[in-house]
Amino acid sequence: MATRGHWLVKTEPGTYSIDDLERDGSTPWDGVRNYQARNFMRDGMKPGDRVLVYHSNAKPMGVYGLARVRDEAHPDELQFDPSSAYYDEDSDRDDPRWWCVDLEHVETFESPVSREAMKEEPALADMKLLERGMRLSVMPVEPHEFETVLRMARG
DNA sequence: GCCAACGTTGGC
DNA sequence: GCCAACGTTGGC
Repeated sequence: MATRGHWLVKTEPGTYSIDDLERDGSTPWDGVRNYQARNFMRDGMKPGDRVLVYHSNAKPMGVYGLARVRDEAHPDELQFDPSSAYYDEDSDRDDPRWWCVDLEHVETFESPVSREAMKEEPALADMKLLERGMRLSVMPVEPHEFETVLRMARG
């Protein structure tokens, strides 16, 4: 049995928040238009993998909850929708450029684990999310970092 | 509001 | 193929 992956996704709560995910139950994590992030979703994420949900441009910034990967990656439908901001006229139905997974809500934390608190936590000193200039919106998380964030969320 | 860090685009 | 210009992300 392969070890499950651990991930983090960023979202701007004004666009789509953990509360939206809780309301929806699950959602395609679409609109991601970065090849590295796409590759993590398409090639890295497996059903059952757990995902930290991070709010950027929020007060406070931080991890607000937990989700789970529901399926293997599938083509992001928005790339075929001319009315979408994520429409990609160069993408071909037979060879789609953009892929996403569906994420399922697991838990909304009672109080978020703030970026500030994470930066003060020695166990998270090497966490990619906290690196300066890190813009990637889908990234792997080390298992011990993942568990540290969960422990912080649960006090 | 500012700006550093990147990714993408397009001229050459 | 190089690289300058531009646009976006996202922390501060």
